[in-house]
Amino acid sequence: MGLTLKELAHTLDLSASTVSRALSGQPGIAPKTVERVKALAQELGYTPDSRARALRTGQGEGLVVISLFTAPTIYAMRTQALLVEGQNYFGRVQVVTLESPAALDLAVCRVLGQNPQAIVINAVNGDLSNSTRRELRQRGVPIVAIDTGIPECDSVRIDRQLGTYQAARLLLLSGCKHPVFFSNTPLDSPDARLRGIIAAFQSLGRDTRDIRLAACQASSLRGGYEAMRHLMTTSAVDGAFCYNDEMTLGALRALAETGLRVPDDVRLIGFDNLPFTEFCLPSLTTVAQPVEEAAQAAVDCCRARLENPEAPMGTRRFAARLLVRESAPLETQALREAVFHLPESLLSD
Amino acid sequence: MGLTLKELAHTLDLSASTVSRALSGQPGIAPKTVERVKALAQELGYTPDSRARALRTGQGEGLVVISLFTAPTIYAMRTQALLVEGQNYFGRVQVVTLESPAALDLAVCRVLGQNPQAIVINAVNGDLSNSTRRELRQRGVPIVAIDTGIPECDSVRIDRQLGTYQAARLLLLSGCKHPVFFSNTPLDSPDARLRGIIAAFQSLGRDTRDIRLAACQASSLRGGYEAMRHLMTTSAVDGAFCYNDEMTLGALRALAETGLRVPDDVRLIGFDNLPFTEFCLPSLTTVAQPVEEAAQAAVDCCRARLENPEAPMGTRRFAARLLVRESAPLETQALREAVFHLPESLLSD
DNA sequence: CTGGACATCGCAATCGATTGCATTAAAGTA
DNA sequence: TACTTTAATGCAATCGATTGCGATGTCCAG
Repeated sequence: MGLTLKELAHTLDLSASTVSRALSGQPGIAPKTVERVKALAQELGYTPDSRARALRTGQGEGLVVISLFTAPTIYAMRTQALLVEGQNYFGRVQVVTLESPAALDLAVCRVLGQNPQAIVINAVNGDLSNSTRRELRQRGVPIVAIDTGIPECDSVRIDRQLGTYQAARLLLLSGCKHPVFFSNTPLDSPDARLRGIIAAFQSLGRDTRDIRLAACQASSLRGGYEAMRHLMTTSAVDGAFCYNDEMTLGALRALAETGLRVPDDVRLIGFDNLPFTEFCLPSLTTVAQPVEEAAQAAVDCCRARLENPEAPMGTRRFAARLLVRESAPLETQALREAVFHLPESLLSD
Repeated sequence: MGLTLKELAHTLDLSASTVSRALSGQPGIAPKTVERVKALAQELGYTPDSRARALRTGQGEGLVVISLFTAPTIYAMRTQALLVEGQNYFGRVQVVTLESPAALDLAVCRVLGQNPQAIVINAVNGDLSNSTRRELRQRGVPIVAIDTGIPECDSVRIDRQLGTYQAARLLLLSGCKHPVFFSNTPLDSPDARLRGIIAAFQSLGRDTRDIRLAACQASSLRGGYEAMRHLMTTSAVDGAFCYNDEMTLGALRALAETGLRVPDDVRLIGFDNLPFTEFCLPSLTTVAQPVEEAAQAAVDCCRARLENPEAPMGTRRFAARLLVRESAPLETQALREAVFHLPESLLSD
């Protein structure tokens, strides 16, 4: 074990209380003593035991981020942003990675035993059991879900509908006859991307039954690659919108291997604005989500609830927005205006 | 605050000690009592306070990973791998991100107050002060440096020399007259990549003064892009080896914008084997480092030192190996054999 | 009926830091 | 000089869980 306060005090021929007060800068200690204490503490490299301090003061142990750490890189990017923000505000961040969303409730339960100051759940879908919820309330631990829906929790949501709407309009207005949506989520799920696509079709008077969906095995580079290869064996493709940038790059490669050119033959749009998309060949038109802002909001949400535990649950929303690059360009100003034209209905949601 | 042991005991009309023993399965408690205790604990959702427990038992608080979370994605990938491995063995992982290597000593010092079971330093170059070292010894906290050199510490090293040697040979044997090494590290630093390149030049009887270096502003996509653009204004390029894959993709784009083809006009090799490299156009020949293995080794290194604190400091090495893809292909079997020919001198280091 | 063996359980100290209150010493005032 | 005020420090309780040891009760054998 390390040096304890008592030992330090004994060496100085003082009591532990005096040393404690001297180190924490409390008034009522002789300046000379404070100096003497600080000097020896520095020299001996005394570091207070945070467990004991936390136990006594009742303060928690910082922020815990529970995250799904699988393929989509954007999850990791959000976790990283949460790490930075969380360190700023809570000083200390623990990351818990889950293999499967099913483990969420158990993980929260275990984490609660560590008396964290707050919990942020990143991209893990799932619900919490009643006993876990009760314990959260009892301990007054705020829990914020970022980019995922957990009932009865504060949440930070990234609104994908508008960005997707614009992306789909871009494809349609560029002349794509059969834009395809690549996804590995169940197609009957209330996916915001899908809603955006539907809205885009409707806004242009197109039959929504023309929306074509390509199911991917995984939301990864390979998943996109293989889905596109498979799709090309069955039908002609002139435009595609993918669930994320990894799949988009995979699809891009599949197209190139078949000799199809992007954007001349096929327009391609991704999602997430991962760093590599700007330097791909061609660079990827994609829908950017504000990662840092969302992380800041999540941490701020924790702070707000700690200050006012009784406030009603809230949701902070951030819009993902279309970033036009080479893989699906905007050739004319007229086209640009048409793509970014916003219907009232979408603005309210 | 949550439910405490004492409260639970009072509800059961028992003493805290009995409840504690019942829950931890110690002998000497009536089976009926154990059952009653466990039932109520379950129902009320009792979770022991890990701070108090850790304080009493003297056990630490899991693993702390200190990492530089800046541009190169490979850092984040290693952190992720450490997270998974650390959770497996220590149950609990805290991540501390540093803005600058200069903050390392202070960060370790702060972390020590949390009595962690072990510390892993990921990719942060720097040294520790004597007082910090003393405290590490006093507390018996193992500290392992992964992919970075900290004097007098266990370490896990990724040997880049062999992979780089092979990469440079591939460029030279493919007929590159002026291979360029893109890097943003000081050129006089004892960089393993540079040593590998020098060895490759020597192995083929080439004058090492022909080694050309391109200094990059940053080891990022844009850094590589701009360095390549700048290089092309001053001289002809027919082959390049970049410090990491991000820079390589940036350089690739710069080449393409100028109309140069890869690999026909320019051979390009990256480093890290980031996921996107496999699906780029062309896919990137790169040097892959074993991320998961290194993370496993780091955690195992902590375990070993906890078991045997007196063992001499050790270094576990993992070799990065060349992965040939399209951006610098191996056209013939003879070429393949020549590239992968290993000199004795390199095998020993 | 009594003593011992054994099964159960509670008391109290402990981990290390913090903090309200009491205590002592020093300084100031009449 | 005596008494009050103020500054500086120490004592002891506390946070919540754990654990050695002692206390109580039960049961069976002698």
